[in-house]
Amino acid sequence: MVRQGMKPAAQPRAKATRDKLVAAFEALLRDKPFEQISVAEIAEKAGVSVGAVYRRFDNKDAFIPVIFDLYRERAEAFAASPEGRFTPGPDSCLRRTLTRIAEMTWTFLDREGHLVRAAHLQARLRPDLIGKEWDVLMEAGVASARTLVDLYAGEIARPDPDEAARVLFYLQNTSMIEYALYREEGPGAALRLSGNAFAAAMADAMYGYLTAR
Amino acid sequence: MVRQGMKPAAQPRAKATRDKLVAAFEALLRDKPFEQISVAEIAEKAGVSVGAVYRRFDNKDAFIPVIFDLYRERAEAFAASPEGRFTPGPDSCLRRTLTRIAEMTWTFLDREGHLVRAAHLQARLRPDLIGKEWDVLMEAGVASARTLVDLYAGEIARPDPDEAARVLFYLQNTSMIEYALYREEGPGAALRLSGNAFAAAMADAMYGYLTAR
Amino acid sequence: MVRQGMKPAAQPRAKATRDKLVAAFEALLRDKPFEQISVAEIAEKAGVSVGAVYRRFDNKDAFIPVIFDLYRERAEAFAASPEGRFTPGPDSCLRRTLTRIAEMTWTFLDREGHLVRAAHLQARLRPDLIGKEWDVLMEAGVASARTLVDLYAGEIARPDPDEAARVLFYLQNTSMIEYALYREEGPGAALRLSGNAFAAAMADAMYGYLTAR
Amino acid sequence: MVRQGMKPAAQPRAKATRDKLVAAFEALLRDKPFEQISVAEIAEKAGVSVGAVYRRFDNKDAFIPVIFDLYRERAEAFAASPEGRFTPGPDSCLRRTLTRIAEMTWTFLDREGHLVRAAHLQARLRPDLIGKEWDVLMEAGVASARTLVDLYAGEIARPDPDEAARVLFYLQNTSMIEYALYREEGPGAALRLSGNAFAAAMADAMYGYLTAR
DNA sequence: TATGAATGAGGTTTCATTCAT
DNA sequence: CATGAATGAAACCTCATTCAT
Repeated sequence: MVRQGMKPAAQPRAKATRDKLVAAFEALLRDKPFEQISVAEIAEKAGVSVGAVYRRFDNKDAFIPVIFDLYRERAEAFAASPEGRFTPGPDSCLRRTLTRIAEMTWTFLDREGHLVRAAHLQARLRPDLIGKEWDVLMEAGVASARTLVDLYAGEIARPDPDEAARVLFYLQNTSMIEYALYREEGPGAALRLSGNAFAAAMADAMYGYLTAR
Repeated sequence: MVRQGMKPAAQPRAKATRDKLVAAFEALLRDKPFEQISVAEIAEKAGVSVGAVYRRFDNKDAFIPVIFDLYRERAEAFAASPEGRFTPGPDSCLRRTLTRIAEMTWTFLDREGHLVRAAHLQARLRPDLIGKEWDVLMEAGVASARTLVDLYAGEIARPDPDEAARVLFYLQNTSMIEYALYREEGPGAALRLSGNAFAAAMADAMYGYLTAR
Repeated sequence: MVRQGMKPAAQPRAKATRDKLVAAFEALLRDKPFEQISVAEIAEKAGVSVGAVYRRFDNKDAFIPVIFDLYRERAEAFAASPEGRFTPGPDSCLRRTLTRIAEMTWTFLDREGHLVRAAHLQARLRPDLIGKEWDVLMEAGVASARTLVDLYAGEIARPDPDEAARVLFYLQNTSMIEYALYREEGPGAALRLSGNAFAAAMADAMYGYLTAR
Repeated sequence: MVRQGMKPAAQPRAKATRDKLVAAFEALLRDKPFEQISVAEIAEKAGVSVGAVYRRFDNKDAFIPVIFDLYRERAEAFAASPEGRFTPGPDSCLRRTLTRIAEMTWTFLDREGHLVRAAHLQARLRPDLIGKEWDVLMEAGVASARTLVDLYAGEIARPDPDEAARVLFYLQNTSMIEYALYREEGPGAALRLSGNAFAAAMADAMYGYLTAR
């Protein structure tokens, strides 16, 4: 499937160029936000000419969907990896599972934070260009939250399990993203918790939410 | 007191110009992020010349502290207003109070969201320029959270009340800011909760955190 | 006498302001060239308002004659001082006197170089504004050179004593100014002579010129 | 070799643009000093866009080395030309040779004075940007002065031939530059000598310096 | 009259995008 | 096709000068 603003890259060479550009773009995203990355910089890092960039992408904005594509790709890969697999043992309980999930989220953010950061930033700076990107991205997460909600349905007091799963996923993610990515630069500076301690607090809050009567 | 990058405005006319500039700047912030606002635009909206801007502010970046100043100012004004006053009645309980606070936060964000948004965005885009802005801003909030923690100490299970107050304030704020400001453009799009419903969910989560054993 | 671009300063207060401005201007000239000095800077250093500057001077260019006025004033004062007086003893000879003069020139440049530098620079950068400034300035110098030429007429081989005096004064001054003021920054960096050694070389050259047959 | 602030111009088109810019820059230098030339002006005169200027030069200051490059280039070309070749005949003597050299210098200054003027002015106005430019520029001149000193060693009384060569080159150059370039605008206005007459006076002075005992 | 705030033209620089080679 | 040079609009900032108070 060809995304908005990207051009078909049928030939192997075209594909190779595209891959180099995406890799260069992602590398730059680790250093600075999208607005501070110039097209010339991407080209240079990819080892191709500026013209070649415009042969693969309509314009600079066409790189924004790339952020979301990579985000999705990594999220899926993580979910499929041992680190990201969520397999409660026979003696597990809701609280322990929530803690485990919070820790997993933390691990993912540690690794792919640059994509998450860029995705959030673009959603704020260029909302017009985002469209339904988030919907797809959240689907899988919400689904797995729903699995959890169903699994521990006995312990959970929320009347609407779908809503519960959505809220669970949303609250946990936004808080942890904020803390994992912007601890130093944002209001999180007032907190001095380690990743694990924060994950534990998070799990408590989520447990409270799910079991509140 | 004169902030970094701002120049003293002793004379009434200078003060008037400064006020016009700040008002114009804030108005523009409602429409678009800082990076998309040009100095010429601020000047035009304020009805002064470009040169006049530079007589009051060292450079464009000197407007960033203004965001935090306004944020603080509005937060204080809100806290002092009837809407923002937090006065638990004799029969109040922790859960009810948490709900009330979540609703207040929502109201504030609805009104002054542009400042909160700008503050967060700048913290992400130009962390070097922010410094201790957040510390001051969070002080009051954390203090009032601490009041609450002390008030309901009997119901609360957290061992360290200071940490509890900080986490309470932080989690509540970041989640609600995210939802209030970026519901449409961010991952919040997957949720379809009203402000009140979200505030209620928030209160449950916070209650869970505070009372978790 | 009121110079071009300067305004009459009859009242004592006006005179005082003018003096403060001139002093501030000269002080700044020691640090940087005219083009890099702003009107606001002069005003500030003088402790008066920008408006006050424009009450005393038509515009920034009206400060240029001030350079020449000060130059003249200092040159006259120096010539009248013991250091600058040129009184050959009974057993003096042309060569010794030339050396003495070269050393005197060096001393003057060491002290009032900022004015000489500014005068030369302005003559190069804004020749239109200079007019007859140099004529007056050189008159005294040429006259004293003429005294010398007449005094040692026996040793001197030049047919036209007036021309000899002019060339003597001109060559000596331009070379020494260049060396005294711009040794480091200009082609003089290739030389490594002390002021005295340079003065001696200068005297030899001048002696050669005057006695050449 | 690519100089500080200049960018490589490998391709023919890039080279052509660079050449057009340099030519335009030099043409403008004939009219006015560096500080009064705007980048837009250079671009317009070269028939290219402003952006093209910045693709070839880091910033406006990167044009300063161009002045020195052209200076050197012209000096070398002149030295290699019949006009600039210095070949004393069998019956030549020191004095005649000095006169010949003074006249050559005059011819060069008449032709390339704009570069010499710009070089000197920049050395005065922006000494920080000049660095070792003069060293290279003077090397050749001093070397040829040294040839002369060695050639007429018998007539010359100076103990240190290297120093003699340096002083010779320096004095002659500074004085003649001053007179050739600023006769009208500087203290030279008091003299009314033709180029040849001035060159002759110069030769006498230099002869005096070299033969002084 | 003195102050210093305001003006606005002019300068430098950046960079997404186009296009000649 | 790929390259990278060229374009040009738009941004920031300065400062001599004017003018309201």
